[in-house]
Amino acid sequence: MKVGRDKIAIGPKPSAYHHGDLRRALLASAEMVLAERGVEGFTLRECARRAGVSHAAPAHHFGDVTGLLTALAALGFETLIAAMQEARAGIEDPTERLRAIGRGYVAFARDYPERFQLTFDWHRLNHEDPALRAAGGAAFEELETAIRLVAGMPDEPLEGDLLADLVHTWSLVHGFSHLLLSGQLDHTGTGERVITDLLEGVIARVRVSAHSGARKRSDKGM
Amino acid sequence: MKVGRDKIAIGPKPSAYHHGDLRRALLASAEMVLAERGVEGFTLRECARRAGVSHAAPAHHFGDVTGLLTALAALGFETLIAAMQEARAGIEDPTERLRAIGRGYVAFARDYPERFQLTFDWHRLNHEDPALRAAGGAAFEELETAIRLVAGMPDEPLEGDLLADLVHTWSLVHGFSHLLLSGQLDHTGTGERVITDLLEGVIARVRVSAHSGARKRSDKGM
DNA sequence: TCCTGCATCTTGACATTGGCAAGAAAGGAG
DNA sequence: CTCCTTTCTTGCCAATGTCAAGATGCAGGA
Repeated sequence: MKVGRDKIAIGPKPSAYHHGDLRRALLASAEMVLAERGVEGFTLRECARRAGVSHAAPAHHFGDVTGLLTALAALGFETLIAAMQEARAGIEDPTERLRAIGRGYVAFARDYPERFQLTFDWHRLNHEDPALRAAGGAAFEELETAIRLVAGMPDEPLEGDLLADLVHTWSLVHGFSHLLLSGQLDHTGTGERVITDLLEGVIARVRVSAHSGARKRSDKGM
Repeated sequence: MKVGRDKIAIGPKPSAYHHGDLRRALLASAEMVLAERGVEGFTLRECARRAGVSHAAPAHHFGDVTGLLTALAALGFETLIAAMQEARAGIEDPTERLRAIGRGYVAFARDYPERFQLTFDWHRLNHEDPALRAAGGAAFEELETAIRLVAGMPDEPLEGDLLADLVHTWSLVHGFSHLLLSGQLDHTGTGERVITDLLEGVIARVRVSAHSGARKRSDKGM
């Protein structure tokens, strides 16, 4: 009976001691477990099993299950960013760019529902973790840049109405993705292609905000 | 011997057999556990403990943990509906009504974050459960009615652009609530009061949809 | 009255989990 | 070679969800 680690021919390391790259191997198996069993079915011991190490090995690299999930969530943010960047690749027109980014966001939720859920979970994640915060900020900036381009002000930071438009956009694509995954949109018979149409409203609003004072018109009731 | 509801005064508990209203008692303790320990920290045995019964008692009423959580999620939908109805109570103007409902939605997420998470979870819930489907449909109808009133067509079913506006509204308030709870909106410095402002964009759009053909203008690209 | 059927609840067991403590293995520094 | 640190293993613990078997109280029929 073969006991060797035959994951992807990990390398010339028959001994499990000093694996060499156990952290990365654990993250890889953790992504598999997450995709297969979901966030609820995720267990540390299963990750260790797939990495070919003992059940207590992950503790040394990630502390506890929260540490491993937090590292996974940070990777999830990076996957989300990659999905948005891939969707907008080669598109010059700012409006088309924003539409593509929205589609990329929803596509990420559709293709990696478990990672989407984990990434935006507010339990079991260490929100003080620098890597997680950095990844979340980078995802935020991807959207912010797109809005700035639509508004025609690529350099200045967003304020006032344009900041509200950014929050509007993010809430829209995020809520749409979440409702889609939770099956609630079945009530409406709405498919995921609709996100492009929904973004039209926000795009029109960004144009209005940009043309009418932009940075100052924030005295409506905030 | 009286078998009445003595949940609060635990005192007269001579026999745990034939509790009389164990299902309701378990739901009550389950809500407490959910609120205190969150969705992850939720355990069947803790619910049974607080209800004063053995660890296997819940199985007979809810089957497994999924059954209990599904029943809880249905109650969560009803709480959400109650929050929206309470927020719009006494408001006649359709636009103000929609704003109030949006605030009620976000307030529900803020006040009952665990229930919000559970209700829209797509794991561990039996989405075929009739009670859950009915509760979700009722919450959906609360929003649909509000949109119909803003559009000025309280009787006809929503189609085309107005249906898209409904999905837009729901996605917006839901995504905003979710991002708020997950702490991602900290990047923007945006508080929860902003939801009223965000709804302005949708309201304007509903008016446009209602005035320009309403039920026919769905040939944009859907 | 007694007795039998039945729904309800308890008890006990089992496999699995996360976390901790102690020990073993590998590799480097002196 | 010896010692020390890092890395991983082994063994253990309490807790969990689920199942099987038993205990308990109620209702209905003789």
